[in-house]
Amino acid sequence: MNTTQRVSEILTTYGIRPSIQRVGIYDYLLTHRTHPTVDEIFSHLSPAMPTLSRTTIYNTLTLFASKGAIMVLNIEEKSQRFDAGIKPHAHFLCTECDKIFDFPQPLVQLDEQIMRDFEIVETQIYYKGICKTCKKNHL
Amino acid sequence: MNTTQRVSEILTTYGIRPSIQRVGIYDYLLTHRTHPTVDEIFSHLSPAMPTLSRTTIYNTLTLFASKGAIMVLNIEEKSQRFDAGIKPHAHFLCTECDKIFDFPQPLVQLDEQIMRDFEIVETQIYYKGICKTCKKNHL
DNA sequence: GTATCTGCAAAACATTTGCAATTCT
DNA sequence: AGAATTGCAAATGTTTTGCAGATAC
Repeated sequence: MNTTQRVSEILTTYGIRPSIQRVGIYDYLLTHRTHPTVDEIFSHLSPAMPTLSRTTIYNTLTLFASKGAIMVLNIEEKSQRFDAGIKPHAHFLCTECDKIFDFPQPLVQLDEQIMRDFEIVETQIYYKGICKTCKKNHL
Repeated sequence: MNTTQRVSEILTTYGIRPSIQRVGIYDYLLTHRTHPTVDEIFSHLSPAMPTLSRTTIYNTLTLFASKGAIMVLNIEEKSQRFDAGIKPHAHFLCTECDKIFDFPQPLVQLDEQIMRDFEIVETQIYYKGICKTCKKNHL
């Protein structure tokens, strides 16, 4: 089974019809786990799909998110980032080199009363600081 | 001691010179714990300070954040929100009414090795879901 | 009097919207 | 054909920038 077929099946699982663009975008997210911005996705896919537009990428990502196929990250002020997540994980943003790292999702225990009052759909944990490499370069 | 003096002292503690605008903005953040956007701050302070500009609010908030006097929230996609935080706390965004609630900061325990490799300056925890009031209105 | 701070106007971006053309079934 | 999807061009909204005038030390 080739890549396109495999990605198509995943999208179908989420109730998303697999168009060429959707498969391309989802495949990109799966193979480039760099939490790309819309622009990065556009720049990488554009050469192979010359007619692809930013609008379609926005449409597609909004659709993916609404179906739960991807996670939208707001760790960075300027623009949203996207993650075709397997299992939930936390994110670390290095304020020096702007790279985003995946961290294991720590267990967070909420108050019983809050759990009763609020229906929690999603939990995002963002760390900010200096990454290993940038720490070294400071020395 | 009046409010202006008290706020001025706090700003001085952070190494920020207390101008009229800065004191006004910081005081607003302290007394309105609504995680306001730049626009909300502007709308509320503008009548009392007619010459105040959005640019100054941006400048000021950037300065505050760099000195650690406030926290920048990116829980909402559209615009940044600000918090003159006393102690660290988590945030809950109701996707129904768009209100933001303060939650107690749960203890998150990170892997020893990660703690050694990364210098973590800030931890933000965002919950999204349906708040108490909106849950009731669904029934 | 020099450095800092403010604020206008314009620019820069990211994202959304309206709509016509295209594609799929 | 009819519904869903794509993508151009224009609009919107937030944040940034350049710079001149005002303020503080």
